[in-house]
Amino acid sequence: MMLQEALHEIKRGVAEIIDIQRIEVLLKNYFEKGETYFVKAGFDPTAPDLHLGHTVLLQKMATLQKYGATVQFLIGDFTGMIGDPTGKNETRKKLDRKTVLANAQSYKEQVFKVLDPQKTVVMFNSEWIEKLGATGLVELTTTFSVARMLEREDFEKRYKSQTPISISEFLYPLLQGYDSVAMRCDIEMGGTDQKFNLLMGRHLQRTYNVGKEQAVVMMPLLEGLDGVNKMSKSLGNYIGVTDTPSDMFGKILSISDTLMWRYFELLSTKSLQEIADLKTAVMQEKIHPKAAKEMLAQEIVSRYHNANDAQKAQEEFNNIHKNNELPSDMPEFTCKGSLWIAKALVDCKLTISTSQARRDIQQGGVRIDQKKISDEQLQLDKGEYILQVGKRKFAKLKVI
RNA sequence: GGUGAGAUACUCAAGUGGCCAACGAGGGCAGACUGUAAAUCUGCUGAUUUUUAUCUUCGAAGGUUCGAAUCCUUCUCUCACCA
Repeated sequence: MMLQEALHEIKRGVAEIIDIQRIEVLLKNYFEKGETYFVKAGFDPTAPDLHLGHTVLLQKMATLQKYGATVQFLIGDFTGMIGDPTGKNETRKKLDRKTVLANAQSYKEQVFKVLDPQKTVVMFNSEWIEKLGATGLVELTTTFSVARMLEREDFEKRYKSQTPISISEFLYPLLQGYDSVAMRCDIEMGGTDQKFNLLMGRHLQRTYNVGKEQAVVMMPLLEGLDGVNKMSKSLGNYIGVTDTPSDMFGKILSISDTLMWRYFELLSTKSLQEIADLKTAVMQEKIHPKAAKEMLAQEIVSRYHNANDAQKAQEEFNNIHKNNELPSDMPEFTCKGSLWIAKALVDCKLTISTSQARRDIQQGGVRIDQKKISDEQLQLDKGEYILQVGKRKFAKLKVI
């Protein structure tokens, strides 16, 4: 009974599970004998700036922790050198120990907002990959053929479209798979784009006679704010878990109505039934879509900050966008002497260049103290000004 | 190793001696309409207070020319075919 419940909860929202029977066995052992099992999830060693896309995975891991799992939080400090070819990264420099440890620390701070620290171990793959040596590496490469490697979707695509593939990139899936051997994990988690890599873990656990083959749980990729591409830092379409409550709230409110349901499904802890009911209510126009979005935003902001902050963020948001008031908190700048408006906008980081500033002014996108301006030659005298570009960029400038 | 093709702005992609800061599309930014939604419409999209101007940019470095993204040389990288 408990087992069925657990399974049900685990299956929610996942894109695909490989070897569900194995998960059933693990759960059964946990319920009957209290045995734990290991769930691996790999992360890049670079700038630990987790966003909601990552938390889809983390939330699922947290669920597994609830049912006995020990999460092996793997920091790919070695594989990070190669860079997952799933993106188009080039070979990167290996980070020094100090940076890696600092990043790991920062990861923890973010990750433990979702994961249970008591049931999490942090690992680094340089530990065993460096021991592998050239011999071990060559051995590893003999377990897989180029033809099979090229089956991987993105390799195939690049091969066909004649974009370069470096041999080192072939190493990435192999080494990542080898991690599963070294870690002896029971389940590996990842996004659907990682399928090939995840299966590699199974393949290698088999060839290296680990005595077990990991089950694989794949989570769907969360779309970014644009609703098209997957959420990623480099595309700038992300909501970071360390974003301020106002930012987080604003970003969630800016997603499209269609995308909102996707976020509900993957990020909310509401039951699927509740979400379906909400959706119906919106479709029947009993609830305004914006109100539904606010509920979502409330839930998420509360999770990474707290309910109080979430409430304040919402009030603030409505003040700005509904009542046309100014944000209570905006970046402040000071400068000396009278100053050209375009320059001021650049100094306050509201635009990237004076040329851009001129364009913004010409198009009526710039306000000073809430009044639209049109004179791009304007000089600011001594005093305090509230500068605004577009709908959401504000700054306070003091000219002395 | 040989032969051929190619490298243009965030991406794709035109341009093969001056009209090129470089067509077009996507993306992005701003405006209108809204709910900071979607859809739609409009403008902008290298930099610089010389703004009907100046400077930097078409893989890199040289060269030819009054003038080069465009022609020549070398180099770097990529792809294809052959070995």
